[in-house]
Amino acid sequence: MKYSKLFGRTRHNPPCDADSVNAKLLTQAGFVEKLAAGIYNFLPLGQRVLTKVCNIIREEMNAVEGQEILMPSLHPVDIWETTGRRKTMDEILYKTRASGDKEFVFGPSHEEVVTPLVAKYIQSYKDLPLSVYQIQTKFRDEPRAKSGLLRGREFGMKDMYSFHTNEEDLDKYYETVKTAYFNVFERCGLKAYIIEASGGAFSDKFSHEFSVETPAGEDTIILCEKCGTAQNLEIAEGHVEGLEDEKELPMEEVKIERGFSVKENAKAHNVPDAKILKTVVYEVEDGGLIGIVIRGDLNVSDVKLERYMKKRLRPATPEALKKVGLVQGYISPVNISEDIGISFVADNSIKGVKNFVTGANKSGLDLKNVNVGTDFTVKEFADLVEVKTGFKCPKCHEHLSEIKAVEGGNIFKLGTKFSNAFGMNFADNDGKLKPVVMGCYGIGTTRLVGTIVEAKHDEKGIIWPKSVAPYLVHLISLGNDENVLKDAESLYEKLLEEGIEVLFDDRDTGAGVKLNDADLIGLPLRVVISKRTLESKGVEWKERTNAESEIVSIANLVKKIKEFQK
RNA sequence: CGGGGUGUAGCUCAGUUGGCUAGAGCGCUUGGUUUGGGACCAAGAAGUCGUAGGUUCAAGUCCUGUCACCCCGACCA
Repeated sequence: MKYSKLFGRTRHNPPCDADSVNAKLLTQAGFVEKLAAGIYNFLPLGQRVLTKVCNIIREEMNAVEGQEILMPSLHPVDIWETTGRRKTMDEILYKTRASGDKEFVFGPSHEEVVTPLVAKYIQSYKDLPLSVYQIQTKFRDEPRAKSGLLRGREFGMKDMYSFHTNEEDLDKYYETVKTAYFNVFERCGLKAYIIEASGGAFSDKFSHEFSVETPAGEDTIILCEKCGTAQNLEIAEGHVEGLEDEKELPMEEVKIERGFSVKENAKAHNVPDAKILKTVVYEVEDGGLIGIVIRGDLNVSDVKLERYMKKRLRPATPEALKKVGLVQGYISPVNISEDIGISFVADNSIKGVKNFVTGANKSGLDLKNVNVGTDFTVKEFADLVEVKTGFKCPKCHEHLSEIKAVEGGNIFKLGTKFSNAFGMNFADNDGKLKPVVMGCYGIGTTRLVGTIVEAKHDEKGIIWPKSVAPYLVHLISLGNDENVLKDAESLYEKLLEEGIEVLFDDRDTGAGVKLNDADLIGLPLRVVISKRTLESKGVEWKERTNAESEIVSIANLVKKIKEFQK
């Protein structure tokens, strides 16, 4: 492709409304152009990358017996009523009314379409297992589209659905797909970690997320570098070291003027944060209060707590606290009667500390040498702590660290939820009718393009992995010397004949512009031909990932490129 | 959905207490000089000042509605 003919060009400034690195670089380099928040045009360069990403996914899905199909985007609303998701997903559903006042939904996902579709063709256990997938556009009215291609309202997605006679067969297939997913991310040049999905209080526990490490990621992953265990921060488990053991002392009251925060409290009593007994109070959705007792230097994980309670919670308002006679800043589980409508649960971390300092439920009055079991009791101990760097891996006891990541894909064991909703049954070999067991597997294709840019760039521009680069070679002619122009042209023709993907910057413009554009666009290999290189009968060879360049003779160039391509 | 911010040329942005024919840089067109890290000279094209209404002798500028975009929060199968 000649750059002078390419639709979409680089620009000097990134757009003013681009926040994320991927939006900035992809727009500035001429890969995409925003139409509206979370809605993007893909220009030729961007489309070539997307196509390559999709083809990698296709190869990997085909390799696990997935069969590609294409389902519609426009869904009659009744199938969404059937599963109840017309209501539960209402906020993100784009809806439209057709003639005759018929309502349609723009598909945010395709369980509602694929289940009745497949049900028409499945009668017997002999028809199973089956796996179908599509690469198609999804629509979700995100409350807040942002981060360029990472969170769109219209976006590309590969969604695969598998159908099985029983759970065991699903489990087996699920593991196969995991491997295929790791292959996809690796081939796109990304490091992915599989983690148990965090979800909320009611999440399906049979699902996993593939998190891709990038500094700009929205998610925090707790990682054990030794054994490779990756966990979502919200539900991560880890061991925290207890404090040095000491003898339990008798509890004492201390009159004190202090601030409300743990830090101020610890300072006032001249003890480390960890010796403060912190009590966080939540309101439970169906009424009542629950107090979580935890070490002062640690935080409660809201998601872990909701999972433990199996109820939705929100932090208690000051009014709710006042109503039951609790004094904000001085709350503790000591000497509190459950009759006021509060119960206490303790995080395991408090077992490792003796002689806590805590409030006395009166303003200006604290207690010291408070010990669990002696001075107060809790209903139960639980793991409710938000894990952070310094905790130890639950598997191998190495120190855990945090990394930032973007969710690149996720996989679910759906079980028979959708089969039951649509009556998708099969006759098993015992002659009995049974519901089909389903799994589903998604990868955001357009998001993956954005993620690659987030993970692979420097201050000058994008650094495309060879596997997804729009072209392999960026050929540049410098100067307007006749011989240079002639040789550049014939070199371009030669590379095309050899089947090498090449972008030829044939513009009559300054060297700085061309070289900077090459860095911005980020093709894996830059080949410069100029008067200077011709003097040594060659071209300059520079890989985007390398700072150094070398002169390669024109005679050897094709051979060397073909080796580079591998 | 709550709080905050911004809409002026293709892009990035100026535009004073309301005042004449609305500006700059980049980009674009034409001619010339340049040609290894975003060159230079000359000439030129390009804007319904987001949109609707209002105040005023006069509105890019003030007021109200509305739309879009961005940020923080809520939310995120």
